[in-house]
Amino acid sequence: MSNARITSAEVARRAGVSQSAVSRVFTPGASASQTTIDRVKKAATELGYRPNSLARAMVSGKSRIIGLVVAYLENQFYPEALERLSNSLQEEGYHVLMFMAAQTAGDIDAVVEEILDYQVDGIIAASVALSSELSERCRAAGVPMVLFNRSQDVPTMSAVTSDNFAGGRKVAEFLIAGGHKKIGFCAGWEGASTQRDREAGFLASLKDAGIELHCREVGNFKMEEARAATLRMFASDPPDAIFVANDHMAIAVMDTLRSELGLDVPKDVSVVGYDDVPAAAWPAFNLTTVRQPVNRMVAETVDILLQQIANTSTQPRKIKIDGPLIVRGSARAPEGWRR
Amino acid sequence: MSNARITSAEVARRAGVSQSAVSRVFTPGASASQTTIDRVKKAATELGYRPNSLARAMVSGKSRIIGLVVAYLENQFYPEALERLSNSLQEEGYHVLMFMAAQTAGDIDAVVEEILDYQVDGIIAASVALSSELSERCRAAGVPMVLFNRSQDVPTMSAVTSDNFAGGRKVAEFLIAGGHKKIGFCAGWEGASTQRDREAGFLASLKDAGIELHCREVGNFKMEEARAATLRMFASDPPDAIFVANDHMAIAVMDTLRSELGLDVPKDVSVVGYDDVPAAAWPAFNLTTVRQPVNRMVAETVDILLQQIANTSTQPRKIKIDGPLIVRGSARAPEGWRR
DNA sequence: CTGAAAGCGCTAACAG
DNA sequence: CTGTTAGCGCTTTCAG
Repeated sequence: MSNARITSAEVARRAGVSQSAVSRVFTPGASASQTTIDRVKKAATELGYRPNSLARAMVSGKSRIIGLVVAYLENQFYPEALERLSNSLQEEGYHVLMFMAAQTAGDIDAVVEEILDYQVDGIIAASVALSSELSERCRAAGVPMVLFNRSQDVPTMSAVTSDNFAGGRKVAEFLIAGGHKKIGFCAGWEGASTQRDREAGFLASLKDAGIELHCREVGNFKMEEARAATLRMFASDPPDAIFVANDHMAIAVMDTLRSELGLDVPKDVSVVGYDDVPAAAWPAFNLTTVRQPVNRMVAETVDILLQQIANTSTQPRKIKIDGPLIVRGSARAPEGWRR
Repeated sequence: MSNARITSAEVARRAGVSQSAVSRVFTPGASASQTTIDRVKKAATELGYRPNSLARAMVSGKSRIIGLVVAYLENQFYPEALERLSNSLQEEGYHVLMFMAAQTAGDIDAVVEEILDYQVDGIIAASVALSSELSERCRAAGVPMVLFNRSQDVPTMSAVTSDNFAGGRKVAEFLIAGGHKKIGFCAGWEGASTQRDREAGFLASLKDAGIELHCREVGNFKMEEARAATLRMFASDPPDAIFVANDHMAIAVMDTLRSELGLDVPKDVSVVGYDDVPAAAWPAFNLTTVRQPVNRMVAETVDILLQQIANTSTQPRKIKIDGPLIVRGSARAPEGWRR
């Protein structure tokens, strides 16, 4: 029955102090005599009082809410990232208002507007591209934003990614050293900076070695499309190695190779992915891949964001974190390569 | 530079109307003359005005925020559920404040208190157990809560699950019909109602058939522990079939069976899981499992919650949704079983 | 239909 | 250190 929603005023009355005294006791940058603190805390616990975050946000102008925009949760890379992101933010006293976005850019804009309506202190956009008007809108609203696992050529926008170009190079070098001659590439969604950078690095190293790309198909970061891409690649003159733009697709590629094409990985074809999602380590796949260091990426993201919040004039930063090639068994390894 | 944060008052001035007129135009249950509407909307777009959700929440007492507590994102069942949950809520004009919780109950309580501080209109707890004081606290605060994929014997708490008992029965019947004689069970975390109900249904059908459980090990819903459990099961007198309490563990069980024990699934051992996560359908696993109908579970959850929000005196409900056995290739099927 | 006025619960000057 | 006094931006009576 008791729809208890205690206010600071009620606590004040019971503690025999002013309402602002109560506020001070509960405000981090407080200052009150020990006596006051004791009396207020006592009254507060007796009443079950807790400060109203919304009211606090209104007057202080700080909501301690971070808007998080996410899109592809089916890719195992995201659940992990999401969890760490949310945890880190919680540790810093922030909370996450989550928005699922369809990939379509138009939709994202609407979503970000809604986020802004909640007076969020900052925004993290995971794997989504934003229109430049949008980023402008956030800047105008004084809400810092950082891109996670995606970069954009807007100088005002911070972004944290792994070093996708370098990662792409590593894969090419590994495959070449492994003696592969017909190397194919299964691309992700071409609108994604991650896809572009991985491919660019990959091609750069191929070129350095004087090797030409054997074939290329687009999988759009989707399993079903990756399967179709694989089938197309093997319709004629099949490759002896495939670099797949992310693990999510690489798993589909391996499954297709083995179950539908009756091929052995890595005996008939080598497969290398990108991300090092949990499934890559499962014995069924044992996928050689480039690890995206999620924890470091998350740490940087949170760090940049909080810094921008603390000081709006902080320069935006673009961080690329190097990730190691994790050699497992899905690709023929170079002679004497140590695991 | 322009730290633009337009208020309704500014829009009012420009439109030549009162501040409350502006409010009315932007309030769903409004009522204003077409002239006023037009003038206000015009001024608003010119200024880029959007109502402040926090201020609105303060005065109206409705934040349109739903608190969502989640724990195990590594289990593929959750990303999918989370996505749908968030989407459905967004469609209804609500937004999701997300909280990651460690499994430990104590932690959850603290987390829920924080949620309450944000004046959320309701709470969805996915796969977490709550202390009874906690649920009491929510009731006292007038914040409805519904449990997702977990049930609890508190009569005041709504809960949505699949029919885990019936599901457990289906698995037992299928395995028995398939001619298995030594049937084992790999349990999840024993504190979970899902684990208990699945096992109870499973054992009930085994008993009905006069078959005794061959072996039982606990995997706690974790892959590594499921692997260890599998090893223990096969240390001596191995089973010819294993029902694993969820797909997440079943995948580890299959991997262990094949890679470490050199066994063939389903020739040497049949494996059946529960959930029908995306990976269950991947050719590498091709796992026979009981599907949890996520979309229907989500729909019910949102439905119940919104109903409780609309009318606090609505009776709490416990919903069990029946899920089909999805027969794939990881278990020897009964003669003449049609796929 | 519309404006004026009263708060929602809290923090932040401002005097004492 | 403490109480008083203003609001934060908005919805909602309440008169007109």
